[in-house]
Amino acid sequence: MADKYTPQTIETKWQRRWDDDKLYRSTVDWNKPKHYALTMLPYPSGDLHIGHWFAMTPSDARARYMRMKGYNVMFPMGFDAFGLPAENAAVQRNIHPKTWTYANMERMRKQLRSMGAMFDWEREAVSCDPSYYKWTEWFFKIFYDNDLAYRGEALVNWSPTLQTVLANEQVIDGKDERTGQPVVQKLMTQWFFRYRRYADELLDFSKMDWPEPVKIMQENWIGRSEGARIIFKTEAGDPIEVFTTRPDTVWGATFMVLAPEHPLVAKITTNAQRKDINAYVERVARETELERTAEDREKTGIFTGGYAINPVNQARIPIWIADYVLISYGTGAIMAVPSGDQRDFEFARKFGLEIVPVVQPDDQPALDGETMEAAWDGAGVMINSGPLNGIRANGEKGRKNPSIAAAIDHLEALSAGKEAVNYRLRDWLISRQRYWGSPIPIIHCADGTLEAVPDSQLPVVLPDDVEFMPTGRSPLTYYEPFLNTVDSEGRPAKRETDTMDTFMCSSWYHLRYLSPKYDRAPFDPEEAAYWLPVDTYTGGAEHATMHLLYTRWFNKAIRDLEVFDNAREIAAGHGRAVDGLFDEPMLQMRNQGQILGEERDGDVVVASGRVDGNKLFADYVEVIERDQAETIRGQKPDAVVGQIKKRTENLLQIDDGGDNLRTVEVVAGATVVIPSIPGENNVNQLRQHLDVQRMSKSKGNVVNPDELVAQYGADTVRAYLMFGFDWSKGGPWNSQQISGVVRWINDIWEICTAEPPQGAGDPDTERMIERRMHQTIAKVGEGLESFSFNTTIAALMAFRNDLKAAIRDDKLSEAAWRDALKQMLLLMAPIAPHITEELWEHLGFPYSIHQQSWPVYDAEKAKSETTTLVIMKNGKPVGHIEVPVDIEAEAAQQAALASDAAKRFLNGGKAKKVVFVPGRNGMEPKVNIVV
RNA sequence: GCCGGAGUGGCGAAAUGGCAGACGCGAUUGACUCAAAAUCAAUUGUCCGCAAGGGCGUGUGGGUUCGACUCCCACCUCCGGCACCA
Repeated sequence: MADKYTPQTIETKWQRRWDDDKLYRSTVDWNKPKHYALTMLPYPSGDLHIGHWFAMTPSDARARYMRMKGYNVMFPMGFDAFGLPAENAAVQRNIHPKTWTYANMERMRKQLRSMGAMFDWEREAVSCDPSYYKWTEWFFKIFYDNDLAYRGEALVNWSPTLQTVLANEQVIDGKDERTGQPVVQKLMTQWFFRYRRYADELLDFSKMDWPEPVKIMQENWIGRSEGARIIFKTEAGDPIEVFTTRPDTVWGATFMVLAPEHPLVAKITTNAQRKDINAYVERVARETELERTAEDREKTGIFTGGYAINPVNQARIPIWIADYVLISYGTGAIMAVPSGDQRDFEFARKFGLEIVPVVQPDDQPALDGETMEAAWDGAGVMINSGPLNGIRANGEKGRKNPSIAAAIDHLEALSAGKEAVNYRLRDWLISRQRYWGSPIPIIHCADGTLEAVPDSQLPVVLPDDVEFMPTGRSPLTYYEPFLNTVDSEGRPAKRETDTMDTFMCSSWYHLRYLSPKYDRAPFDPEEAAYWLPVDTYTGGAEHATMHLLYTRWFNKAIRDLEVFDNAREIAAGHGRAVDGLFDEPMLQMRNQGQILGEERDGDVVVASGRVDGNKLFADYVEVIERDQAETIRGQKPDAVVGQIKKRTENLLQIDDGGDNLRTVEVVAGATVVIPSIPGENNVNQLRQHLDVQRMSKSKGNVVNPDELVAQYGADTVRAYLMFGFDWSKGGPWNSQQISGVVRWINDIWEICTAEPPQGAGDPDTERMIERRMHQTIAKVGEGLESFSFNTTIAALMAFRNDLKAAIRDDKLSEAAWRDALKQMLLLMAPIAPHITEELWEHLGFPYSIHQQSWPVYDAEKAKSETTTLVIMKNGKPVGHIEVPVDIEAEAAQQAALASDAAKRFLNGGKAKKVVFVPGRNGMEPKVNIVV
């Protein structure tokens, strides 16, 4: 008997060997077809969790498979290292974001190595490294120089208490999560990219093999609509532009609604209405966009006192403001046609505004604005619409609808409007009022003009020696050495203190991987010419409309700025077809689901200390039994007692039984008592409540892959993640079900390390094993290609079962045994890279298994001679008979009708119909007898 | 609310419109053992039946089809996203 299976020693041994031999170093080789496999890079939150393994190891298995199929495969890894959590650590634990981030990356690199993935670490890219963000800044500059970057106004979450901008995540129920103080929406001048300029090209998915839902979501996100822009005028003559998809209904526009933030609101508002208007504007500033646009909500609004003139019929119509009109969509103003739009209808009914029907639906009594019960946006004939009367509204969009075409022509003749396309998509707001992000290389000169930092001075480096204020305000705004600079003339000037959205960094990381140390351009064109575009991209579907759309925009923008031109020329020189080669960054995209954990209650605690406003600064926190909460609450009225619903660093949100959660900040040096955890306790050991827990960086994670690897080995963890879930779906973690995979891996070890069989072998069994072998080759290959990892492993397990039985019964010769093991190890190599390498060596095959070719499927060998014919009665199986595989319809039908099963239910009677279904793709043939 | 997705045994799941539950977990029985674990052998959707056999079954209700987990319509529940978490 050979050695016991000890994954811990085997795995580190081979990882070191592969490293030493640079087995996964991917270099340009024009003699081989390339495959760029990419999986979304992690945020360095501190610890790799099982979700990272779930995302990365199946992708690795597939990349390894492609390699064995003969491709030159590049599979890089890096870190998306800028972002909010690092600043939270700085504010709450007084650790510099850089220190925190780099320490986390160091730990995560080790953990990533334990996966045994084929990452090429020489290609590692780290977005917070100056050598990386130099080029992020450079990209900003070329956008700026080419009118793709501009300054505009946008709403931010503003905490008047902290005088700081907050992330959406930091706002809970309209309040700042740290202080519990209200947050308002405030307009601020910020940087944008012209995202919308590419809206139409982004709607073209023809060059991409992406999941249908992702494409649909992107299409809806972009939200292209055809219609017209129409200019209304106030009585004072100020123009109010609106966009509408139904310009034909303009005769029914009986009032206008402006977004409360619309610049004309102050001017239009009459003195009598001013007080109400101001109060309403203030109220709306506290609402989120989601709340404002929820269609099930009771409409609210206020009359400004002002009137506009309808350009087609000169009607004097009141101007209102309402929260359901957003300043960020369209023009921030609408013409309200209550007879044709349900939201406008509800608004008009609620506030007693006039309703004029303009489209008369067919076969219905004449509409009356006084009595109609809902808006009509369907087909019909135009009425009450001057020159449009009698024209058909056919329900189509844009000019395909005669009434819309007529309306556009009429408006254009009047110079009151123009045909137009509108997008729901907004330009990309890239400004963040934060420290830990890529600086924006812009200088504000004393005279108010802007200058880009010269290329020679890039990157603008984030200063290290800054202090973080507890407000969370970016130190860049008050750190003088950074702030003060000079312009190109040497005059004193100020640096831009906004940094860039981290989506900017992650929009081009796949390019930095090409040549992370290259310093003459963002990437080496020689590498790009060979490797681009990404062939297979894997990641979560939660990125469907943001990251995945930003990265497409980025790619198209830099393509048009000639960033790929050198690479294109080199590629053409090597005979690659370069037409449209750089139009899309990722050709194939597949989503994996998320690994969830079981629902878990948070600790119930008693927290006491100093109360400040709604917030408790606790210097003492003790975990108590759930049933004690009520009693202790009575005894200690000043303390906060309840379950921890959320914890971010040292900030707790506690459910104390009241209507709102209580915020508790555990001060530095506080005493934390957790009876179930011996020794001294700290705030990080407090457990928060987790609803069918989603494992993400912002939450504590119960499943630690390191422990699993220590217990079972990386190969088993990899295989379990591939076997136990539908990869596209994910699901809750289950620690029990891993044992099936443990048994499988152990079986493989025992089969391969056993003494070879001595017998002569049984030809029938050997033929059966050969057949199953080839069926398995087909299934494993198909499974890996289609990301059906669970069926891949199921096929390998089934083969193991056959093989075990044949060995047990001593039906295999040594040659047949050896061939079966060889093929099986090759098929398993992408999934379990370490054990297969070890057993490959043990069986005397040459190093490395990962440099071997994929077994070749032979359809003839996979075929069997007979098959089961399924006999069905009205579509339900009632019996089986053995028939030759290639049986024809006639013979099958006769055999079926003659079978015992058919005789039983036919009773000598006649079948109404007999349907033959030939056996395809390994499925049995069927005969359906209809009676 | 809007957009997208998912609902199948006790559990994870499988199934180009063609035998629903492959492959596993768990459970039950047996073998080995003083015993347990491990391992091996067998059973395992559910109901009726001694059995042969039959009825019912893929969230709910309808429809298309010789045949529906799969396609269509309506609904329910859960998950992801909604532009400053990444």
